[in-house]
Amino acid sequence: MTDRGTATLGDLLMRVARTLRRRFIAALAPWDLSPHQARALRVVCARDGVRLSELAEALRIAPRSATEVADGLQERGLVERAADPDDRRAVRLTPTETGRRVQREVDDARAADSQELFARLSAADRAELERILRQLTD
Amino acid sequence: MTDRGTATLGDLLMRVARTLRRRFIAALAPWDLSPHQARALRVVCARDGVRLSELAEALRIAPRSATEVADGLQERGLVERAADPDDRRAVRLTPTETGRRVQREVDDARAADSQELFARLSAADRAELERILRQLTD
DNA sequence: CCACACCGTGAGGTAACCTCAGGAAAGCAG
DNA sequence: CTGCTTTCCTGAGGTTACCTCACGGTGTGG
Repeated sequence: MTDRGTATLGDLLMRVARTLRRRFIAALAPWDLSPHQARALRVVCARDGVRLSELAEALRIAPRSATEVADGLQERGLVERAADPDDRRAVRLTPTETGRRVQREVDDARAADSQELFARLSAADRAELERILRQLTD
Repeated sequence: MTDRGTATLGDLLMRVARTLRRRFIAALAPWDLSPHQARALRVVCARDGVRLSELAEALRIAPRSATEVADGLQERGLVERAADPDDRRAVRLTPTETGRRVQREVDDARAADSQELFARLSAADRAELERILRQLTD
């Protein structure tokens, strides 16, 4: 029998991630945003004036898909498209006032929810978890 | 400013999960299986003769969706549908010979891949991670 | 100045979910 | 036994979040 130890570790992690994702979706419901839109909004707020291609890269999706995410956010009045004067091929995204506010609210709601889930861990375990997970991200 | 500590913890976890998922998909490519199909196959092999409704519950998807997963596995000749003699409404799933073999191979490939990712952690950290994650699953 | 690469997007496709409706079977009350 | 209700699976049809391919507008190196 092969060692299943690490496979189980992966399973465990995926399982927790799944829970997290579900909770995230629920927490996001009041704003009618998908997790991906929330992530995108966050990127746009963080890097004001991102190109669509940069957004795609940040979200690790195909450029074409970034167009759709941007469409969604624009429809909801959270971001605006603007032509880049220096490169007229490019489209730059900036958050609207509403966009910034929503981003803040979502961030808070998310933090609260996340806190609720991770609350069952001791402070020491939380720190430990963070330290370990950080080793797994490049 | 609100406490973003736990939100970041969630982010971190999701990020690692994403990496894991990508690697999983890549590792599964030789068998032309999606992660979900692999999971389903595993369930069918573990609990021989599961009902579709039980499979749905195990995968945490709607019963209707279990039908589709079963379709996919059956098309590939990995599982078989059989009528339950005791309850003729029910459909029971059993793995074929190929199904069992593929399940074993996939499991091995997955363990190898998972091991590769988690190899950068010390044995102590792996144990620690498992202990902590286990607290987060009910 | 021109071939070539890059930018965003229309068109069209896929996978994995969902809800709703319905037939067949089981369980139960009277 | 006769209905009523529930459970099991699945057909039909929708949504979401991705994808590739092709294209027209734009910058750039030789």
